[in-house]
Amino acid sequence: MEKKVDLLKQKKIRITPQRLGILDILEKTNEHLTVEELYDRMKPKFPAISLATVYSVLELYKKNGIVVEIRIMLDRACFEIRLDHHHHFYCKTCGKIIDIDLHPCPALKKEEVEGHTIEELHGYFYGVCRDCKKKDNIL
Amino acid sequence: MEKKVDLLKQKKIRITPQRLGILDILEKTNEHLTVEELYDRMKPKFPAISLATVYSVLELYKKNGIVVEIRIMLDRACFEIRLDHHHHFYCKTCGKIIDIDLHPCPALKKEEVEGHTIEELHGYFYGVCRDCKKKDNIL
DNA sequence: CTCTGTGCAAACTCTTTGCACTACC
DNA sequence: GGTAGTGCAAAGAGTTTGCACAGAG
Repeated sequence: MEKKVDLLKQKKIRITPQRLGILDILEKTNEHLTVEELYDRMKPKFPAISLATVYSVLELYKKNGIVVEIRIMLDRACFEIRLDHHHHFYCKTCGKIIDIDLHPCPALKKEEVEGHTIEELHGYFYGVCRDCKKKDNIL
Repeated sequence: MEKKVDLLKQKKIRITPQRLGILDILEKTNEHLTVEELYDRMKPKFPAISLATVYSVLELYKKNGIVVEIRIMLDRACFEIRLDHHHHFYCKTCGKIIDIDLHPCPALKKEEVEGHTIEELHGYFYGVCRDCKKKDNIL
């Protein structure tokens, strides 16, 4: 927990229990959580927390590069801790979001393309995941 | 115009003036139009058209692979005619959306990654475009 | 003690839906 | 003429905002 406090202090972010709680949930999962999911997971420890707080903390974390907003679902945002850069796959059958590493693609690591400066890149893949393909064959 | 009619017939899509009108606008621009923008551009020829119609036609075209929905702006969709596959750059300074070809990246053309079948891929780049960089230097 | 963060509710925006009327085929 | 598409208005969902109170430094 001390580590999280240090991270926030370093970014000059005021420490609050809610902020630590959200950071904690995001650090301990490898899922990509929607705002609503984060809200639900906060409720046990913070029964009075409001959605607005979750939105506000995520916005703050996004600005400070602590989390990444993923927009692979067309109708809502989800979030993950910013770790090494990777892309995302959305299975249209089960709705799962799966991390995709693309080491074989150096072009995606460039900081410039056709004269434009790239600060951020999201690769969103859509299709049917490994597991669902198996299930389809059985049925 | 005959060409558009044939395209729709081939896809077994019933022809209406509104559908031809939307197709026409999309074919004649190289911009990425939001639903609202399409709606506004339809109004001169179709003063009574409703947003719901624009949404419905775009949904139909999307399902039939005639248009591509671009979700590079976080708060709204925009659309383009489906031509050769490419990616998109969003300039956070001027808000322009710019097409990005990525020939040098064969990995992005694969139909399978880590066992998952890819049906669609969107590469969304965010940063500052060529033109805005120039302007920044002048000011 | 001051200033920022939180919780609550209302507002906002984009998108979807239901229904009667229209118009393709 | 029958079925599918359109226009309209209302509903829905996610997100943002304004404000009073609470709490961190």
